[in-house]
Amino acid sequence: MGATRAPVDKTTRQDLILRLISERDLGTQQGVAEALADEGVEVAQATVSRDLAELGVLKVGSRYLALPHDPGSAGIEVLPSFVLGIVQAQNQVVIHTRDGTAGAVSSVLDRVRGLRILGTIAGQDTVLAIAQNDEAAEEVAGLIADVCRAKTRPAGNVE
Amino acid sequence: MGATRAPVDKTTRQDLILRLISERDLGTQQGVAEALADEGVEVAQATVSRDLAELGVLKVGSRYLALPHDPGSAGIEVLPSFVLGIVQAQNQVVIHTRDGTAGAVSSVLDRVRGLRILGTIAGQDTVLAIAQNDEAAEEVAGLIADVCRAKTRPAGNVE
DNA sequence: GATATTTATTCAAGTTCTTGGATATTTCCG
DNA sequence: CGGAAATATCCAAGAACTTGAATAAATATC
Repeated sequence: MGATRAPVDKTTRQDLILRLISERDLGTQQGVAEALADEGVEVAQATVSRDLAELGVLKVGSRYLALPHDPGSAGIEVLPSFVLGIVQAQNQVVIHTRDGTAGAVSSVLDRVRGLRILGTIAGQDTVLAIAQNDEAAEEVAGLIADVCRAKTRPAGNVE
Repeated sequence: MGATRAPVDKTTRQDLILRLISERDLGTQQGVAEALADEGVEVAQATVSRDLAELGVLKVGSRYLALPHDPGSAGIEVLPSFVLGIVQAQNQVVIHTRDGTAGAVSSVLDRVRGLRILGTIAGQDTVLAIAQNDEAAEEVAGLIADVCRAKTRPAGNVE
């Protein structure tokens, strides 16, 4: 009877957080906590803070961005130092990078969750990202610009 | 003071176990415990038992075999049902498999630790494994044969 | 620069994890 | 079949982890 409230362990909750922040447009830990509550998982803001830190989620402008944790690859934090310019045309985004870094940049883009990117192609100093549609491309371009402008402030210190 | 005995957490110890059983030729949990002790890590046999189970280490004949835990891929337990024949020539091993399963078999071989395999090539029903040298090839061939003969008894039940 | 908002940290309690010793169970071999 | 060897499991104690409430610190806004 009543609501079904499974205990939900930490890992499950963190996976859910990743999904939520890529689906909805969440910008505060309180908002994340509420979104979790919608899904039947109730936690305090303190817990969300720790979760975001552990997940390596970034906050760009007023939006959380999840980059799957992959210690072996470059993270989104390299973008500011690699990206030289961004141009959007229809559903495409052309990113000019420092020579030799296009591959790393495209790899990062491929791995950011929640971006509707169909695929990327990297040359030596240029990345072409094909988005789902014009709007998605706009979002991608704006996002990269934001990341490069804002000094990519991490959402957590982690231990 | 005296010997430097870092506490060593479970993960570190298990990584060490994987390394030890692929380097040395260990066949009993007591032996593993002693090898660990050599490296300055002292644990009881009970702990080794649990570690091997968690790591998914197999015992083939009188030797432990480590297959990196990868829930997304086939495990060594598929070999008996896929492998039809094994032939060794010099530093090469040719494995005949059921049609369509050569890729899975080669993937498994690529992931078994401690085998001195330089690389594998898979067709539709044939895998060619190139070993470091003749002796290594012999070992590989013998191992596969063992795995297929012995009904691949897992070294642990896990939780 | 003062206040409001957002995020991080401290503290304490409850829970889970980890591990060795002892012992049961299984496997091996003659 | 009957030990002996090897492995798994039970139990208890201690360590480590998880989390919310409270609060501090940082950031944003006017």
